[in-house]
Amino acid sequence: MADETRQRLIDAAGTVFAEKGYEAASVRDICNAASANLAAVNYHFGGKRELYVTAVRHAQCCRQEDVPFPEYPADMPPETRLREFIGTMFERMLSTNRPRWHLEIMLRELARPTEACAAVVEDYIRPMADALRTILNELLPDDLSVEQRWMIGFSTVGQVLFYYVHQPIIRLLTQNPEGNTFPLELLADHVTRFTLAAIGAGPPVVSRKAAFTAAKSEAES
Amino acid sequence: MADETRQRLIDAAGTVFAEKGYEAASVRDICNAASANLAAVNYHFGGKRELYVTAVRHAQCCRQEDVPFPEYPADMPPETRLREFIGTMFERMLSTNRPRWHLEIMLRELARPTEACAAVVEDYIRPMADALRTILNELLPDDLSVEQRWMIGFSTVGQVLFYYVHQPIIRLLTQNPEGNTFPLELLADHVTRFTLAAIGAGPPVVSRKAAFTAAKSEAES
DNA sequence: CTGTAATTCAAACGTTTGTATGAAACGATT
DNA sequence: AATCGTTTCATACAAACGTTTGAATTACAG
Repeated sequence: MADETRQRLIDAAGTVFAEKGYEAASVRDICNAASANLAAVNYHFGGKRELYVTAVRHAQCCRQEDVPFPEYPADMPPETRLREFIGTMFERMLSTNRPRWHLEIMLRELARPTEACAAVVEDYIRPMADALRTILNELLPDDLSVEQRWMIGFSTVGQVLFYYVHQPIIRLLTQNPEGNTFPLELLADHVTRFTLAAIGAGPPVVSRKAAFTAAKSEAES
Repeated sequence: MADETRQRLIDAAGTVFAEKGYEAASVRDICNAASANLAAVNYHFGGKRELYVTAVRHAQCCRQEDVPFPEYPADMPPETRLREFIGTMFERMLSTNRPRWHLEIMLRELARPTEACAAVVEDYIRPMADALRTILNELLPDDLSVEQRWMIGFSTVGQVLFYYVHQPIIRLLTQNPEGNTFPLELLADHVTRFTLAAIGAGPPVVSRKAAFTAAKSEAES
């Protein structure tokens, strides 16, 4: 029963922290949600702050099995792998079959860092960044500065993150007050093609207008 | 003296709210920062919540003069206009000559909406979105669904926002614990070229590797 | 100067916060 | 059944919170 309460507290804390943020979440709310006594937090964790860090660490550990991404067949072309990477990222962020608070609490930590941020980056984000970089490296020329590689990676995940972090903007802008604004697969396809085209590893996301012609493109190389 | 206190309160509130968030910011902190009496908040605004909304509205009004973006010469090609748009966006976000809390408090609102969010989107974000769409429409073919137009716009601003919202990640990932990780102009150039290439209005950000050839691109069109 | 309204101030209000305490309940070992 | 360590519980506590109050001060019109 002891460890069960501990776990119930972590889950409840994760939910409440993810929803309201650290300050707005009260120990009483959490204990109520966990059907635990008020004193349980201090008994099991020592205090509110420690409970928060534990919850973040727990979310990070649970999500750590997400990365490295499932192994793809060796002969899978990097373009397809990029599509899988982006699709998986979208799926993990926007799908509803996993506890939503795992990602939520981590993203809160990443946007407004506390002491738990560095651990999240090192143990969860960096492996993902490495996976993405591996894929991109197969698509990018060798004579490329590390800065450019970083920026291309950031441009890729920046697109994906936007749809999660700024869903409120999207809802209001597109006048779709509720519901999934865009289907998951559509988003993944778009971002993949957008990125591939940007690095010259695929056709543009739209058929060309007049301005830029293939001739100009040829002249560059 | 009356209105001066009011203004000092708004400024102080903006700073504190932007830094700590609504819940963590205390009325006492704000009044202290504004050199005002504790009761001043309730006297001038009626309460903490109303002060917050007032601060957001103030930030939004101050920033509203940012949009519409400065008029460009009519003969300026859309590619250059896009570069200006992105550059201006970066400048406004990462430059330090304006009070930082104006944007900070609005972005907080956009990521975690309260009652003031809709107003920010309608009065500040939507004009920007319109400006961007106008530019993009000149670069995009006419037979394009509204969804695709939205997604292309989101892919563009998503890249820009990433560098602001997720600066902590960037710092930790690139091991640049302090300072501007990337020069402003470099970022603007990158995002512009990335976007233009993605929609087929410019060359790829890197010289092509082997995989995707111009011949394949020709076959598409 | 006088009187009136607007503003500031110190103090206190009632809640809610995170945390601490000691007794009660439980589980396992002897 | 008795004991001991662990966990739960109701309760209490001091601190901080947003808000209120009424007197003191200022600003300004007559």
